Amino acid sequence: MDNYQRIWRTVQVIPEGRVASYGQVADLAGLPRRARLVGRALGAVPDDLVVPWYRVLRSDGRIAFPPGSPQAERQKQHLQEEGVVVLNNRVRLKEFGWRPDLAELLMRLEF
DNA sequence: CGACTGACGCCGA
DNA sequence: CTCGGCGCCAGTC
Repeated sequence: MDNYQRIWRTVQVIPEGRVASYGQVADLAGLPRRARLVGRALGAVPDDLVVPWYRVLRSDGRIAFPPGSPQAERQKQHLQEEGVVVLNNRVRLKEFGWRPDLAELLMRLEF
């Protein structure tokens, strides 16, 4: 299977109302040290595929796009729509960070 | 083929 | 907390 597909499918496992970092997604997708690839993959999601790209943030909880940019605003809106609090272009990972359960990963990450 | 470019991450100042 | 610098890696030119 293609790396992008592994990434997209991994992001689809992130629960509503929770967020994960690019590096975390890369690791879960079996692609350590490929955080940048995750960003690239999320920017190339096919129109017919539903992927909650907005649930992926930088490792410090900040939105990867420049504050105030159309993209950042769009991401913030999506997050807030599902209850994730965004302040100053950032989310508190201690509060909304996703800590995946091993059993759930094994069940839902069939590559 | 080498240079450049990021939806990244980590560390030190 | 913010920068700057550097390592990383796939894609592009």
